Amino acid sequence: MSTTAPSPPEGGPAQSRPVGITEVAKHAGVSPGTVSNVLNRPERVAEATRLKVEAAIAELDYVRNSSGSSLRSGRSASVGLLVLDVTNPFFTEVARGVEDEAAASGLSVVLLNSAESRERQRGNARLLAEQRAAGAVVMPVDDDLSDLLWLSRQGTPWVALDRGDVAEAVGCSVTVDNHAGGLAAGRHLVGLGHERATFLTGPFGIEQVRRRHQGLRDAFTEAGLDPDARLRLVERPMLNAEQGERAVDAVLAGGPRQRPAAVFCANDQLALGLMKGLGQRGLRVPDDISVVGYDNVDFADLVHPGLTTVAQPKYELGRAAMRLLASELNDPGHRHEQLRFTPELLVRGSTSARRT
Amino acid sequence: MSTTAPSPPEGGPAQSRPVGITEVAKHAGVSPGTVSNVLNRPERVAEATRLKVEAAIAELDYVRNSSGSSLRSGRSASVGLLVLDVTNPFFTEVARGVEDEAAASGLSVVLLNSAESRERQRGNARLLAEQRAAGAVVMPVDDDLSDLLWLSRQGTPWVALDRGDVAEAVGCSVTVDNHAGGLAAGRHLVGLGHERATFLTGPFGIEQVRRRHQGLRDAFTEAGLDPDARLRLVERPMLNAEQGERAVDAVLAGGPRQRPAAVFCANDQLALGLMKGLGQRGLRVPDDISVVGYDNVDFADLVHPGLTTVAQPKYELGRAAMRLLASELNDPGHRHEQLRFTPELLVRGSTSARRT
DNA sequence: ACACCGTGTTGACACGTTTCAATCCGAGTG
DNA sequence: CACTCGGATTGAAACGTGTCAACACGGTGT
Repeated sequence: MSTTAPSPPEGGPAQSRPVGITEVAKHAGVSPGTVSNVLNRPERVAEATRLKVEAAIAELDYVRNSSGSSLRSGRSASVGLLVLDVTNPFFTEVARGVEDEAAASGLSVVLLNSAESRERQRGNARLLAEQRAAGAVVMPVDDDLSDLLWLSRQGTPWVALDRGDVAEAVGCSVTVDNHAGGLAAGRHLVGLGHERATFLTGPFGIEQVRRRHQGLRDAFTEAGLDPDARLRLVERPMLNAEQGERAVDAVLAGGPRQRPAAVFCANDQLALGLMKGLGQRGLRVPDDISVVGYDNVDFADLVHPGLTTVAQPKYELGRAAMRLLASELNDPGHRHEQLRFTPELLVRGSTSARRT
Repeated sequence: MSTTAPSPPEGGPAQSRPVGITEVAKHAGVSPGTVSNVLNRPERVAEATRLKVEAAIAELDYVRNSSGSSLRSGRSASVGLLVLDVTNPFFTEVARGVEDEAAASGLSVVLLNSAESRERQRGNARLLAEQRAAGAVVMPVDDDLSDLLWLSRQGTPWVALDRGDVAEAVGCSVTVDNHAGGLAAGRHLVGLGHERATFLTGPFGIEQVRRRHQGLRDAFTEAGLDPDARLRLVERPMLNAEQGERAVDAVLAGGPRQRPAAVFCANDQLALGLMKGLGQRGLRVPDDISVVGYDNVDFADLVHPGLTTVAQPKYELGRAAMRLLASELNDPGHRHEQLRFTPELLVRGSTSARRT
């Protein structure tokens, strides 16, 4: 890394002072109020004057000052997107959905990262309140919603993403049916003849993974297999690839005879890490062990074999959340709504029938 | 996907009207100006009064209104982050760096997605101007900087990320030496005994990939190998995995005898897609073909074999850019600076010596 | 006693916009 | 022609903050 420091003379002359609505009004021979109307309710102003004003705007190169307008109106035109972890590819797809839908409503998106920390979540809530944000799409960091409820009281409504269970009583929410996902994965494995399996998970405190686990259990029960006897649980402190790789010992514990024939992972990253670890041990997927993931991240079908996984409609999740928020902001007769998507099992190469 | 619509009565009573600085002042028995000083320049106010004011703030649950302050001061406390594609994992790491550093300077980050479209870039620039953003970190969509220069003239400075070449004369920039990356990859391949190779790339209009290509060529030249005779170029319309997979025919064109022994991809996604395609053709990496990627996305070491790739310090890139911006905003004696990072080759399993 | 100093504090004003009651105007009606 | 009506426009009053010249005050040196 190196540095050079030639600083050419400033390019353009710094514009003396940005022109405001009043100046435009003067230039067009109308009152400031009319200019405001042209900007916000063009239908209420006569065509002729509208054209005059628009000409003046173009000529003076006027650009609206949103601070002024939010100050006066009490609300800004931006919404917060509070994510758990910017890095996670799951969230980036969601962000794209939120972004697109917000743009369609003329709102801009402020990205805030909780980094899985309640402290940061609190700080970000405060920030949104200070900005008088119109609303927010939030993935709550845990079950303690006090900071977010405070945000609501400050007049900034939010819709919960992926945590509908905990936020149902509060406002809108968008969730994916985690139990159904686990159930689908479990039925798939049972259908392939696997009679015992391991659930590889991150922190069990996370509600989503508990539901996926329950789904898996129910699939076994429904097939007449006792989940307590047939299922094993391996818990790791985080839901990432490194932890998946490190989990390989725990998964294989008990020697070859005890080795599970199938592993359902709470997360694609865990699954991919695990597959890497298995490969290093000389075990083959799916011949020796079947692996199922969750999320369908972009890379899930780039590994060999492709990862069988439970796909979530990430982009649609983001869109739906933002749409709900927009409705809450614009529609006076809005009623809170709980939207629930159903995930879909994608069968690829990482699962196969039990060897006979 | 299903919907339920039970809307419980509103949780908390909507606070009548947010309390302002004047109300705090009244409550503390001081003037509004003093409250403002407590908030912004605490050192200029006597300890006793400061405590009084802070008590009033706490008691009234006052939360600052940033619209008011930006209006008055002419600048807001948020910076834009204009990325090419929110989905790309490269950018998300950068975003994390920008976020962290911005938080340290008390700035909040507005995420805007150009989606590789000049139109959207223009719209986003306009948005930033309207918000009187303090500054921005920008990955320009192409060589036409007119919209961004307009933004500068509006008083919003920006630092260029990954496009220093084109923005050098304009302001600060942070880049990675793409030529050095291509050179390192090329030397690695030559060192393994490969005497011919293919460069698999996205749109050649992108400056970064041209430099990587040139680096590769120079590595061959430097080894006494004529690049024109030894290198082949396969160009695809986008830099993603799907295109990599589809490129496999073009890469293998000419039959087994013409098949390249090594492929250098402009991008990890291309590389991973290509590896998938090669696998489907029954070709083995690295035994039949060596593959090198670029970026070192998180998944690069989860495939089998691990992808040899040129790593960029993504997080640091973001931090550096934001740090430069912060300096430009705070330091009156700021001089524009061009920061250049050097990438690093990570050798994993996808490359091996030429079969003898 | 007086001028002088520095530290704290004050008040009023300006920032750019939206809103809303009031006003204006021209066309239609009796 | 007088009158009404409705659409188009106006003008002034906020919104909450930062700034800055002015001021109060207790202490110091002459």
